[in-house]
Amino acid sequence: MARRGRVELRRVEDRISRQVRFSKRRSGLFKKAYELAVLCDAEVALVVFSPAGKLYEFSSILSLEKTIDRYQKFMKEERYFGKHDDQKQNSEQGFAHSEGNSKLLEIVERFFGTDFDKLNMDDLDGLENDICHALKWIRSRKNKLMMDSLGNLSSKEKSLLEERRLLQSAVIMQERSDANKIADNKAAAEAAGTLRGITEGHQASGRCYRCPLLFVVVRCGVCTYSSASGQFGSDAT
Amino acid sequence: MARRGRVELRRVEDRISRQVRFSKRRSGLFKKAYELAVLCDAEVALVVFSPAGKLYEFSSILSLEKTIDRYQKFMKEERYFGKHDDQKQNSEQGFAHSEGNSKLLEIVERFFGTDFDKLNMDDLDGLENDICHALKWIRSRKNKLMMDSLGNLSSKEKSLLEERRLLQSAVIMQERSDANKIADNKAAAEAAGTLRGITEGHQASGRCYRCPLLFVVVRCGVCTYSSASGQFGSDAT
DNA sequence: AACTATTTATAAGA
DNA sequence: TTCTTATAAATAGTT
Repeated sequence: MARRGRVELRRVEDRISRQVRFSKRRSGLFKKAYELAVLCDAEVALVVFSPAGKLYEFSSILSLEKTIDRYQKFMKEERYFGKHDDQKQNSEQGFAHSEGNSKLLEIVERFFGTDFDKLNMDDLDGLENDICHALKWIRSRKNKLMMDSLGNLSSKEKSLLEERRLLQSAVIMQERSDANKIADNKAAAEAAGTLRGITEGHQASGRCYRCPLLFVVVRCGVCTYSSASGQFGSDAT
Repeated sequence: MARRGRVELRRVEDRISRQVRFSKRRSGLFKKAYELAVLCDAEVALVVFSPAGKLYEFSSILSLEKTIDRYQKFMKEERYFGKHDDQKQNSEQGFAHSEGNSKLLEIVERFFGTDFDKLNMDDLDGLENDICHALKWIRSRKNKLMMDSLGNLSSKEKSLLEERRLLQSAVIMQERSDANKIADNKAAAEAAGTLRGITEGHQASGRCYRCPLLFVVVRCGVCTYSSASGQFGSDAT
């Protein structure tokens, strides 16, 4: 007939339960917003989209748009004067972006609702898999964006010229490596067989611990090249 | 020492008391907003101006502006099509990520509050960086777990051996297999040093696109071995 | 900022 | 959805 413990701060998985909670907590939140506005004479604007995409809004003044305008004007000035209230951003937004640490780790940590230290092997395997997928996706997406940017260079402003130059050199390098890739493919097959031409900083070998095959890995210490996908990547094994 | 009655819903006249209340209730409101977003998977944007004109904001996604945009788009459509058409919203939001995509992409997408397709180069660069960090972290964590369970296994093995000795059973076989293990290790080390015996399924080569060095990668299609770390990993570049 | 007597919010069940 | 109720959470007034 009542709750049995403190509420865990993570996404409610059951759809019905989530809907009910949303309904209850939404009304609670709106009530609190109203009270803050009345008691403390504050200007409050609150916009909530339900997971189903339904809009709920609250404004302590006649028009929510007015508060939005005020907000945007405020932000523009803040940018102009270079003001930054870090305390506000970090502690109240709840999504602290500590420079040194990875945002992603925080996000996923919140998703799992626990410290990374407590994840088990299965969690980690799944995560590694997801992350590899994401990395592939991001890199192909970056590549497409680079190409698109090249296509639009003629219409870009002076301030983008430097960026254009960088993109062009990046693309040239990419094309060169693509050409090399094709040219090297045959040689590669041979090299794989004979392992000739290994330069300093490119070596390693061992025995596969999952299958009975011998194998050899030689890498440059900076990059990894996968023959299966034909793509380069940063060396992050 | 405590409140003596229910709170009257009207402006607090005392300036100091009002400031204190504002501070307390504001943090309470922001906490509730955050909880609603996390628990119920809602998109929440909250803007508060204190009576002194100071801005406080909360957004469940990266940019509050994104939620404002969504709000304004919603209002524009509402003016055209009438109020609160749930079906319209569903198709608009369209959780486009079907089975093929990873959980991670959905998480980060929710965090950014937009489709990946709309992320710009900076977003993608940051994300790639984060993801590389995360990958490194996950792999070192996996390695530690493996080492730990190895340690566990070996201590279990020890106690089993002790039991066997007490039972006066096949100690000799165990010792022989231990001896074999050691012998295999030496053989493997030799093979690694000479790079002999590459079998089918272990090949690839190319040129580093970031540095002028030649490099060769040979892998078994199942595993990756890094000479730098001396560690095995799954083959997922 | 910390404390605590109370009020208020709300999770789960009906 | 709405009501009930046990319990968690927020907070007004105080130190």
